[in-house]
Amino acid sequence: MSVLYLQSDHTLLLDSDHPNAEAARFSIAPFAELLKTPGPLHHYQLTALSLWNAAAAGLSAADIIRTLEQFAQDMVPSETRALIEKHVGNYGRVWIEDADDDCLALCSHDVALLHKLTNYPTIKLLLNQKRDEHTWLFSAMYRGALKQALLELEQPADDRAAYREGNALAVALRDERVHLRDYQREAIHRVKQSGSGVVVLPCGAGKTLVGIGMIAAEQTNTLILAPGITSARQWAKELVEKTTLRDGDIGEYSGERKQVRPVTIATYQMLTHALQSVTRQSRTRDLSIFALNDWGLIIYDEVHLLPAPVFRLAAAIQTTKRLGLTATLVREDHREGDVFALIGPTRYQAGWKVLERAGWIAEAKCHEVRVELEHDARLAYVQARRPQQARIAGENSDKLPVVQQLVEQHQSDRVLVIGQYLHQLRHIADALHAPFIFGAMPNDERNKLYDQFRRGEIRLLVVSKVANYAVDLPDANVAIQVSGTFGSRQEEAQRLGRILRRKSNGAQANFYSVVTQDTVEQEYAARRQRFLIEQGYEYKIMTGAK
DNA sequence: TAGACAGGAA
DNA sequence: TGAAATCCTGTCTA
Repeated sequence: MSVLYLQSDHTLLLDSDHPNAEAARFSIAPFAELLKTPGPLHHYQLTALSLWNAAAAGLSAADIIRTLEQFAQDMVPSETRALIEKHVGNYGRVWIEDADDDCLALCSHDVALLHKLTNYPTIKLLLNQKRDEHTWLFSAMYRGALKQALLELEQPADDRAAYREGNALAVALRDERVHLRDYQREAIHRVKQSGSGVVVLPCGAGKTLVGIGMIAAEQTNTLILAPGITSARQWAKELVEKTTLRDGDIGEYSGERKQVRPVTIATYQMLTHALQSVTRQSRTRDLSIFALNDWGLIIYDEVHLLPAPVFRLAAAIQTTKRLGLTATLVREDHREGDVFALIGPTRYQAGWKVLERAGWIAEAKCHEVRVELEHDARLAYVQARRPQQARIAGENSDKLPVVQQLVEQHQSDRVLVIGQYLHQLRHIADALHAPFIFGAMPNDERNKLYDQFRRGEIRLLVVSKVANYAVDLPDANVAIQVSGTFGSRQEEAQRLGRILRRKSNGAQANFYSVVTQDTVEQEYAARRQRFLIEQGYEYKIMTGAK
């Protein structure tokens, strides 16, 4: 019995019960994406993007085929072999390099291919003139747009053009306080080598430190783009703590403050807003955040949240070195290709389970608790349409006793109950006599509760979707999810991340996802779990006792 | 001048 | 899919 089966439709079936499952999963992760997990056989798919990332990381088609054959103990079907060779071969078949003045060159050894590509209207539009049969010149300002257009045609370019040096900045890590872990060092090294790219690390594994290390490695003025203001302040705090930079060197560019300093942290919102108000007078001020300083490095924090309009900005600033940080590169809006083209390929990715075994993040057990839908609700359920069905299943009141039981089981733990619907959460909070935190609650009130939780005076908090964004939410070691967004892998990963920070006593973390049996919710739950299963987490199925 | 709050956007 | 959370701007009050 082998651990991997190769289908002629390029699907890979991985037997998760096989003793070799973990090794196989680890080996195929760099080039295959988990599609679904209907049972013990996990379906993986080879996608163009996953293969390009592998190619950018230096894997050859032969490497990939060898890995597949090793685990499948069988030949790779010829169609699959062709697919792998095609996509891996496509990466870098055309590349971008420096030409003269403000021009860059699009190059290829493959004359016929270059001819074909340069005749596509979307490409032709961006090009300037033909220098020779291997080289076309184009204006540097189209560097990003050209890469996007090439990616659309499944011919991602290897961008070898040089980056600008920004203003120099003397900055060092405070060695007495900071010790970079091996994987952080390696991630920084790889991005520095290529000048741009994405680093994928689990929550709690120290992504911010990778960013800070990168600034110290580049010694240049840096613009950090953060998804929200809390996250922006978190960056500022850590920069002061961990580097030789002082308060006055760090600026915040948000709705509240418009500071531009050697290291500046701006919110995504600020940039999107600047883009939309092009007609307004404030335009010059806002848009020039990039011009106000000679940035040598741009860090995109939580690159999976990058709003669509910011991609347009990102396309325009391709000469600046850049680092994307995220825990899950998956976007449910299918813009992974833009991240690849405009921020860069994934340069470093650490498996969650690998870090867990090394002791860098807490050991976590995942459970899916299935609850029945009582008769009346079931009637309403079958009559409802899809969106309402999800809500009925999500708000199933029989989840309450299950939650109560779980909370009782974890008397000595710090527990977060996380959910989507405010009514349901308020009800649960009342029944458990626990404080309930949601969007409308003022910040100082939230902080008070967070502090009490941190100090151990409260051991149970019920939180709404604020938990998805709030960086200042304290760590817990048990999370109970009672409802969630339609199949969002990203959200599931984020929520598990809440309990992954390494515990001083090495305590185990528990994640419970409470779902209503035989409803769309169970289906959504399965989709949500894909990313984490890909990372090697197993969901133990339990049945909620009535 | 700072904070609170409403309204808009995506 | 719809619900909920975010941040930004502008206006009002003290």
